[in-house]
Amino acid sequence: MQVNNVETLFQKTLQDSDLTAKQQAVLSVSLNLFAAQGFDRTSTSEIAQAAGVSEGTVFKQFKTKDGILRAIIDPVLDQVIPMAATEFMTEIDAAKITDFENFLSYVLEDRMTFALENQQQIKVFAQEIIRQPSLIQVLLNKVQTLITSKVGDIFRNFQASGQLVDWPVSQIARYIVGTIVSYVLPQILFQLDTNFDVKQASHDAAKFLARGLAPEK
Amino acid sequence: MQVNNVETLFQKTLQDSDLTAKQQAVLSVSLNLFAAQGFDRTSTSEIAQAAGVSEGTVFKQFKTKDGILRAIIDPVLDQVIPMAATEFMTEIDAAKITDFENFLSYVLEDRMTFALENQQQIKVFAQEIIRQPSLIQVLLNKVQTLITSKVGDIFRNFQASGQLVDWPVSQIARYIVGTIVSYVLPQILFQLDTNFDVKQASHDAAKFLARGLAPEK
Amino acid sequence: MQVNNVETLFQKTLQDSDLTAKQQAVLSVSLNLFAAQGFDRTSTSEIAQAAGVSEGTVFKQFKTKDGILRAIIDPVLDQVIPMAATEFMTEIDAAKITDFENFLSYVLEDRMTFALENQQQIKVFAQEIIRQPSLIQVLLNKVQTLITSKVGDIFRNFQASGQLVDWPVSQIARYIVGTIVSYVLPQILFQLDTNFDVKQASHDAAKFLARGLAPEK
Amino acid sequence: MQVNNVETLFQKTLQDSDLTAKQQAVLSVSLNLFAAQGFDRTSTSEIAQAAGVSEGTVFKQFKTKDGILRAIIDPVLDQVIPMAATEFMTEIDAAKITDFENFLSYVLEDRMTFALENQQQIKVFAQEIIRQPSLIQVLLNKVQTLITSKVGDIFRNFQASGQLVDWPVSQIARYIVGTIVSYVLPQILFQLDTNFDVKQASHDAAKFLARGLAPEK
DNA sequence: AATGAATGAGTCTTCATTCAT
DNA sequence: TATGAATGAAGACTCATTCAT
Repeated sequence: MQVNNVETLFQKTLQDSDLTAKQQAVLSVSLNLFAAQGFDRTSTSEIAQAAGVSEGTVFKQFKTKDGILRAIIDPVLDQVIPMAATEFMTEIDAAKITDFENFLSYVLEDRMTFALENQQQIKVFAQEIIRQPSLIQVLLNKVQTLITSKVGDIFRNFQASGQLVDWPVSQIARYIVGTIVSYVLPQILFQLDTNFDVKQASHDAAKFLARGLAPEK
Repeated sequence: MQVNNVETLFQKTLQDSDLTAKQQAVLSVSLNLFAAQGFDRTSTSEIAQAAGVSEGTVFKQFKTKDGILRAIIDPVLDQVIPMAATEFMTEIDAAKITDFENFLSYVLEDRMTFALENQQQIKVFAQEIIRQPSLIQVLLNKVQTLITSKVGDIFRNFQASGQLVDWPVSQIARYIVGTIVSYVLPQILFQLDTNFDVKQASHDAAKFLARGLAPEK
Repeated sequence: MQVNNVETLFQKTLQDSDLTAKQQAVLSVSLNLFAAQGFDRTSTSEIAQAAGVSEGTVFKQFKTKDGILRAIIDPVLDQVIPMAATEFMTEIDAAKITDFENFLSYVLEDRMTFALENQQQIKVFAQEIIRQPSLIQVLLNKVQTLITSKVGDIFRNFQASGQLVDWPVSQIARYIVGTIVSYVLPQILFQLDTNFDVKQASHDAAKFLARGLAPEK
Repeated sequence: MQVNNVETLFQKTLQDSDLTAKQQAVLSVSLNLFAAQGFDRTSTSEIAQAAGVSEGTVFKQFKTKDGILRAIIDPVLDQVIPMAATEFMTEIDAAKITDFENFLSYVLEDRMTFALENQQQIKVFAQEIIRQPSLIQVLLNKVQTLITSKVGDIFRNFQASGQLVDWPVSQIARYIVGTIVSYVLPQILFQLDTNFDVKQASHDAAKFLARGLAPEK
């Protein structure tokens, strides 16, 4: 079972861009600082110093401090998410998993890994959402059309095969996402377990969800 | 079934304090501004203006901008949370609910209501946690001793009566909390449904949880 | 030989005034704080707190912060100095000291004691002079007319009796004052010797001055 | 007889530093303003305006208002004083003055000139000492080791040649310094004589001191 | 492209002063 | 007379941004 490695995706974004080494340093350092201490608590001079460049250089490429933030978030929105989503859906299709609990286990592990490997970007993203809730709409819009029909189909398949309760898609998705979040969020915010067992966790959670979402007798 | 009304608790905190009307206005306005646009994005002059007082007045009582934040958060930590927890536990005891799904339904409605009624404070609290994750430890320490044993007892009772699966307390709690969050967080961050049906939601969620947490056959 | 005790003079000033106990506390505390940390570095709220009165009370009597300063300095200018000068001159007259070195010894001890006993007021005064050099003119004008003729007479007597060199009064006075200052200033600024022997010092200094100011052979 | 010209030393400090023209203007203007109206009475916006720079520029280099003060005082402590002391001692050695009164005359003129040419810095320094008396200890520690032995040797030579009374070095030094101060301090605080005759003054003072410090018959 | 000195609007904070009680 | 809450002008300092080199 192959799992998305999105750690590479940020670096891939860096490499794909025609940014100089210094500009990449600026972006990379900004990601870490924004994640660690928040956008507002990070000054551009701090970024310059940490990146080992002059203050002018920080603005040469990204124009404004907000430009840096967008340079971090936009790829997530524009490329990472859709790409991941497509990849993800394709993989699911390819896997042709017919057992619902196995399906869940696969999905949970994949998404937990994704989240844990992109902690920094997610943290920055989360902070930004608090400030600008409309972001989540943008995100949803991008993923929704892509996923909805697909997910709907998948759910309907499992419902047809008598493995999934006949609730609205949104409700079922809510419980699944909520369960993922309940594992991942604490890990991201505070490093509780440094060696968090994704496999075990996704297995446990899949079992719980499969039963909670089983059709009523 | 009586539900905690904690909207009153912030105002009660205000009234209990010997703050003047203007100081209360400062605190009240700060709560809203911090929740709406974040601590760092709210200037003290903005607070002063919104509260209809001079900028000096803001600092007369609270000394620093951080002092205002503490004046909002500390009561939550020191009084509201423990008090709510105690009340909550007492009510559960009094209710003597023997059916697990009914128990869940009760708990979910109570906590969802609590969260929704204190959106502002929770939002400020959440933002502060991102900045200072140690806060959650403080919170947990305060609630833990109070709840742990009690919750453990309750879970063990349901396990003894064959209504609850034999998983670790922390895991069971994780799924319950995760489910609550999956309903409440979107509501708090973005006002999706202005008329969110707590009763329906807690009923649905209770059914889902009760089945997911039922003992294995 | 009786020496001026001007420590009492400040308190006498306090008592002579029809200030309430609280107002006296304000003045007294201000003197100490101004001397210790400077006028500009002392806030009126600090004074209020140290005096154990409300902030309003500080202004009730003295109107402004500068008013407090004047209430400390003016008496020195208006009463203490002239009074001391008069007393001093009278004493000198009464003492009828014919030996120049004895005269110097007497004068030095008297003035050193005066200075040491009024360290606080002198320190405040000194600080204020830096800020407002015209003050020294005011002081000089007040003392000059009073002293000049008298001192001139005395010096001329000692010159006539062949004990004092025939230099201008201002020059002779300069050396005497300079010598006093060389002993007293270090004591006031930094408490070098906590037990400074005024008697010994004035005796030594008198010997030095008497010889330095002896007529040329 | 060549006399230290220390007016140049502040400017030399400026030139030695790699400060931009604007930063030098800030320092130069600050020196004058601090001297004229005191550190606490000088606002950073006032400095910026007088230096013809923005307020940000003032802080870019010196970080804090206190940083400006240190940039003015530290060179005096770290370089000017020791350098001057060394130069001074070397000159004295080179001069090989055997007559005590001539020696005093030389020393007095040199030091008076030094003081008068650095009025501003001395005034700032003096104000700072009132606020932070420990500064004088720092100063003394720096000069002491350098001078003590040397001065002690010189005094002992004059004592051996029967031109200097057998008093403790500290006492002799006190009278000399006191006499210098009696001439210089009034000049610095209030510009009494704009055309003050250093040569005449040092000559007069040397005569006075030489006699006052002559050995007892 | 990179630098870093310079900018100035904006931020938090202090403080002398006032005034209703 | 005394209080202390309230004021608002002014202060030190920060920081995103610009521009000449």
